[in-house]
Amino acid sequence: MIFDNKFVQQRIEKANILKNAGYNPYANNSKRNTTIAKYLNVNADVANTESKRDEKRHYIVSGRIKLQRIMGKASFIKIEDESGMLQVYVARDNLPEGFYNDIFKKNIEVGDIVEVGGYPFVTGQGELSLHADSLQLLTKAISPLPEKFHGVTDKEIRYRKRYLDLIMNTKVKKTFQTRSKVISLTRRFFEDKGFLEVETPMMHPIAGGANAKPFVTHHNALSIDRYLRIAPELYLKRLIVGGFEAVFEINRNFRNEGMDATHNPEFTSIEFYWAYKTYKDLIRITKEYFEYLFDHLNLPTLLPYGDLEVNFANFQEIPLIESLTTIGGVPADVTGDATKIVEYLNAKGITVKPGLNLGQLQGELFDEFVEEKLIDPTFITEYPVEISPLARRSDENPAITERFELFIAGREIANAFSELNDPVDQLSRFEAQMAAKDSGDDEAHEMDSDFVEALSYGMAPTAGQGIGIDRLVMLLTNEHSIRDVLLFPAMKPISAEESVLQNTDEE
RNA sequence: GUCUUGUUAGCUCAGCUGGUAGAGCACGUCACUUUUAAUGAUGUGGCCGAUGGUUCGAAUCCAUCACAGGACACCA
Repeated sequence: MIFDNKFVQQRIEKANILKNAGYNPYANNSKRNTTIAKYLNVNADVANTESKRDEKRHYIVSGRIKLQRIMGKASFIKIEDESGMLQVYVARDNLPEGFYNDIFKKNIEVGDIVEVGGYPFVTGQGELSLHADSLQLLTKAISPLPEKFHGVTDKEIRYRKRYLDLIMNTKVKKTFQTRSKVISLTRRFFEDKGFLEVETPMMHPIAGGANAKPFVTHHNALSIDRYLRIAPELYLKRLIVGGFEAVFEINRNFRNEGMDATHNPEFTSIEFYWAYKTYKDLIRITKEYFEYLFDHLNLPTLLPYGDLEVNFANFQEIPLIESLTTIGGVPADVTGDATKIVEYLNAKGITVKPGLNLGQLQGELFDEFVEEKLIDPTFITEYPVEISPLARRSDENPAITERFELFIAGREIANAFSELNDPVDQLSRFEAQMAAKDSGDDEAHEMDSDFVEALSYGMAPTAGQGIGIDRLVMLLTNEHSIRDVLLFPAMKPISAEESVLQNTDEE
């Protein structure tokens, strides 16, 4: 049974004692008239008065009891609401006859949510507190809180029972407040630039727009399978064909792949598409976007990330091939020759799948020797066409695309390019992806002929970009696991779960 | 998917080369009207992740499984 723990039983018994005495342990008559942060702010002046108190003021605040120090006929408790923590002085003689001994001391405890009324005063130790003349239990907690000093540190408990993590670890609350602000600021930034926020399907007949394995679900009425989207890209571009000139979508993508410190099966990204612009414009708007975020989040441009320090005033821009030599240290005569690259990689003890083309091998070199060295924000540009199936070719050099990826602290944060809008070229790139799929690449793009048809009606020259919001938040909050920036990260069930599909089929 | 390290009271953790389970916090009882992880006294609290094996005897050794952390592989 869920409540058979003896500590829980003990607390249920306390709730029952209160009920039997006609006292509701789940009262619904809160009269709170301020928050703790406001209380502390408004009454800060009390410290400067002679008596260190102002009995003419009166406030009602509410919160969860985090600490309780009972000293006979008087007690200190610390209560916490969303805004902060407040010390409350509770003395027997300021409360109704019998309340302090019979109700407060015996049946109210750490973890319970209470409401207190009283006046501000400063204790002998100099802490602005509340001198209580009323105290009411609002919610009896029947499960005890984790240890008051160490809190809950077990990662499994923190992720599975995030509410406990939030109760016990104030830093966690901060992280998710920052996350919320990042999303809100992102929305505002693009709206202010004239972008239209849109919502495109999450259930796709073809999982397109990225190299990834999709989740499959089933539509009963139509008897067809649908894929959870791996990217919104192809729908957003259809909207550009339709005549919208600047659109964005902030929402979830789903990829059926491994989980680790930087991958969750569902993750949030923003993708935005901008007609009559190129990837050069995207570099400019991206810099502006970061400036906007740092400004509104009050972050220093020298931002610590683990052992690293990232200088957000030092955006760099370098073509991929050039970075292989200048940053990766790969000799220039190697980087343009597939055979020499394989030899070079083998000499370094790295084996690659046979049959990779030049562009793919350059990608290997980049992943191996360059990526982790990109600490300050760096736009890597001019990607080989072989690893950029949706990007527009450079007019000067058809082997490379008008594309960049933004790397910060050794990690990819954004991916952007001037979009391919030649429908015949797009068709042949899909066909190449089909060939790759046939030869065993199960992450190659699917043919999406409806999308190619959309392009056939003409898409204005367009630049598009995706930014991984989770990784961005990790960077801004100095967190090193994606689970620490997701309120409810994906976890395996503790006991074997039956297949959801089987259950619904029976209905 | 592979390797690796964990899993002991509600929480944080001890428990050595096998000999019937420990602390702190929390909780109960008592004392205490300005404390700061309040303090002092005292008591309750455990299927040692699960299942097998070795052994006279297993929290401890071995195997399998489950879950989690870390690393690698794949990716964003």
